[in-house]
Amino acid sequence: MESRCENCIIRQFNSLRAMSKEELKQVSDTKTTKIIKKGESLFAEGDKLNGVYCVRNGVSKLSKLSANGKDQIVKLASKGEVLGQRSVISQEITNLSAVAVNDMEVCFIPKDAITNTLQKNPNFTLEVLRHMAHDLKEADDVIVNISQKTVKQRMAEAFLYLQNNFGEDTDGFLALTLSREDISNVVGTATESAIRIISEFKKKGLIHTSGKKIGIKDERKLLEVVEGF
Amino acid sequence: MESRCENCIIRQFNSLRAMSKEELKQVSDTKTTKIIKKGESLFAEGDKLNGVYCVRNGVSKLSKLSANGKDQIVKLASKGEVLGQRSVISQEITNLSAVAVNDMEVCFIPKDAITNTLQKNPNFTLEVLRHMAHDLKEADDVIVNISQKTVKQRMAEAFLYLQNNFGEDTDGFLALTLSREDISNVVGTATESAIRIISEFKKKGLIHTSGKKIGIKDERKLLEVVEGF
DNA sequence: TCCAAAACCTGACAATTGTCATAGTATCCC
DNA sequence: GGGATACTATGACAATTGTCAGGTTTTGGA
Repeated sequence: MESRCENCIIRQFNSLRAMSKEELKQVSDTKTTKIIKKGESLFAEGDKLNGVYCVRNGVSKLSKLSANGKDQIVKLASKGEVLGQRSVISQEITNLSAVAVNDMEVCFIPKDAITNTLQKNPNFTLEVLRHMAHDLKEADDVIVNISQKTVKQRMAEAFLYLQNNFGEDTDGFLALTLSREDISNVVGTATESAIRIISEFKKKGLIHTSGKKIGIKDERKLLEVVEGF
Repeated sequence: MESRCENCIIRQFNSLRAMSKEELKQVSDTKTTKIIKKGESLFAEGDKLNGVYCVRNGVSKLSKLSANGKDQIVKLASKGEVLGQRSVISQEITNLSAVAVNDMEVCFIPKDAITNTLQKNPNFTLEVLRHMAHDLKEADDVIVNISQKTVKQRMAEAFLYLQNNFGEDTDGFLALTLSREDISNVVGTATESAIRIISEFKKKGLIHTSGKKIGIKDERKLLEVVEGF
């Protein structure tokens, strides 16, 4: 296992690449690597985070519990993403919980190394800022999608999103397999509705399934559904 | 009119307070003050922004057009808020449009003064980052609200939000008067639905109205509606 | 391997919400 | 001041979506 951040390829994908050699060395000296099994949680809503998590492998769902007891998945984070930044930056408890969707390998970086660099290295801070600006833009898009599109449109969009961001396996199924419940929590609908729409899409030849695996069969038609046809 | 940023009180409310005397001076030398009338726009979705807008007076709605032609209002920005930061930071076209809800006075700050400071003054960058972290957290809350609460709950929440953030006038009406359409675009519903719920709330004694003005009559009951009773 | 638990699926129904149509009311501009 | 225009309001209806209730299949652990 690569154990020094200086040599870690993952770093190229996130804001840590803007750190200097010295700073990276400090991070590497204080970080610890953890294995998180599918279903286990990295942190829960309301936790005070003492550092950030850098995802080396696997996928985590970031979700927020609503008053009626349903989770809303706000983001799916995979290789290269850094979790918990916001909480560390604003020094507040976290408003999201992070649970592993499949087995994960993450590095925990204590916050001191991060906050020190934030105060001293404008390049790093700016890099983090750019990432957050991007996240915020995406969040705006999600808001518009959820409020203006039908469940069917959002379901179609979700499948295309999963394809674009996580790819397909060799059998043509989406590489990231989510439970029906997780899918419904991404889309923001009842599990039964999600299942019903999956059945409908299957009947219409837009997708195919095998167990909980889902594959995209007709991307063009799926796009048409997103557009409202 | 206060014309030097160094003396501007508004600055205390936003990230500009982290600028040095020198940097502020540069900002002040390049900025221009504009009057934007109700209904006029600061910028539109897709515009390339050459600077940011600092709100001195009035309120602007930040919205995004959806495929079906409806606007979704993502944020209401008032005194002290800086608009267009995200676009300038990520050097992308803006994903939102900004329209004045009432008469506004804003300062336009060309981006050079901002980007220079971002690269040199970590305190400023960190301050901007903190603001953005906060916005992102709020956006997450909006996502959960929209997807998990009923329109009625969100309407009640919207009124309480308007009360908390913009206050009431001397007659007990919400200080920020929005059209029914704007309200529906904040909540993410059809205008008719919004109007119907306003009528219902009025009938039940939760609010009172006069023309397009709305006042909160029974905050406790309104809160109960939000909670789902 | 087998059993229990969890996940998936479907039907029936009700509640919520959007759409269309229509009418009253306020507002703005000439 | 008056007329056009935008905004507010309400009814009727249909579409969407959630809920409950029941089955079936899959999965994971003893």
